[in-house]
Amino acid sequence: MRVPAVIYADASLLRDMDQKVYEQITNVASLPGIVEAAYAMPDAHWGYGFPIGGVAAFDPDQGGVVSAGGVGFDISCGVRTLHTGLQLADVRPYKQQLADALYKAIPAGVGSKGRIHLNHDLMHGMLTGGAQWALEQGWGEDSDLERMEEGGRMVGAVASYVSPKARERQKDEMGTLGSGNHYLEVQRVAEVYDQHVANVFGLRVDDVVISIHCGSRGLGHQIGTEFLRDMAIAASQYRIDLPDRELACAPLTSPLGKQYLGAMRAAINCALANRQIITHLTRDAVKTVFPGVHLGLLYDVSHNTCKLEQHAINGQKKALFVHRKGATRAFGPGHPDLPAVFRQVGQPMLIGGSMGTSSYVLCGTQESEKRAFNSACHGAGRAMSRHQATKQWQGSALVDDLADRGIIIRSPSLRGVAEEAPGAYKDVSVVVDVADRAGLARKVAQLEPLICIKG
DNA sequence: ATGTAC
Repeated sequence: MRVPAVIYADASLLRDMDQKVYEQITNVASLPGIVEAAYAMPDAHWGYGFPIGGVAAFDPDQGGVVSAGGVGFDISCGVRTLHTGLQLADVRPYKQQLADALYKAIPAGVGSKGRIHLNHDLMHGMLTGGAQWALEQGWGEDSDLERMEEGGRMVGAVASYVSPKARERQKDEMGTLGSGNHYLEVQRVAEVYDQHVANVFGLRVDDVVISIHCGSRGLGHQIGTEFLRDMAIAASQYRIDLPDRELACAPLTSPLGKQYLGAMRAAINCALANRQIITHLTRDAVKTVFPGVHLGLLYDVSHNTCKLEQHAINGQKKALFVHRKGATRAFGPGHPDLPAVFRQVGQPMLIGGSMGTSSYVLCGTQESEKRAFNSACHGAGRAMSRHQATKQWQGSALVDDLADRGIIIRSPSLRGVAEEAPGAYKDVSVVVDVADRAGLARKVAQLEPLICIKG
């Protein structure tokens, strides 16, 4: 190991944590050019190479690397939350109607396709323009952009590094949710922990919000697949001794490293555009039930990225490439990259729970910088495999149980629902409490699900 | 996460 490995957890999370997390975070700590420490967030679980819930920063001047497995297959998977201006009492009588409208409007499930088809020029615009491009196409409002990381457009995206196959897989998938843990949820604010910050974020108890969790679909997956292969082949050429083949990586200064960064940034734009188009579809769908309602964006976060950021190392600012795989950026108050509306209080962080359980809104703190390069958890984190979950739960029974609790589930796949059983996840409340107590982030509000459109 | 295998 070149640096220590640090796991943020309490006794209960540590006891249940997959032993693979210890092994994987230790392996990450041995990669070339890693700085300070390799970190595992409280929701960490076994992933490909890096644990999901892993954070690691690399210095390009010390032989630092970029790893496709350190970002994950679903590049720039993330969450955005929209205000509705509605209260629980407004929505309650129309829940079925709203669920129907949303399920009809937003394609969900494995291989889901949308009504948008990208030709070569549109694909290029999307890969380089992100949510800004989506706005230019008419899918959104100007005011949306400042409420996204990178202002809705990741600079440094290089469309020519995105393969024809990756483009082919994506051309009919814009504005679709996908499968797995992706969802669109109508939620109510159940509790506020920090009144001042909640006011700035526009959240009051019983306000209804809509959260969208999805990523870069087939495109990100294809880019991840191709570069993992190429990085594994190139590792010996770069004389990198890998403790695990899945940690395939390339020096940040190498041609392959730069190609991956260019393609990954294009995938970040794809995810931003995708969530933007789904936002537009959501606005239209909600209007069919609540004609006068306007959905304003609270914020959009990515939790699978590698970003170039300035961080203090031994009192000196350094430009580092921070991998966050299943980890949410947590910029604190005063950070220059935050829009004016959040600069006093810190970045909103949207933490999706498991199906049928709470989600949380957190915010970045000054302390976050000293803990894990301004990072915290991204969700509940799996506690068992998908296969194990399907053996233990039936999708139809879960849908019925949740309906009894007033939560409407709409999904094209009952097996998908079983894989996402709440019991297959850690307790998200424990995860965010640990994040709060460890100083990774601060709790702002708790959200409870009313309707879940599940991929 | 994923055209759940190429």
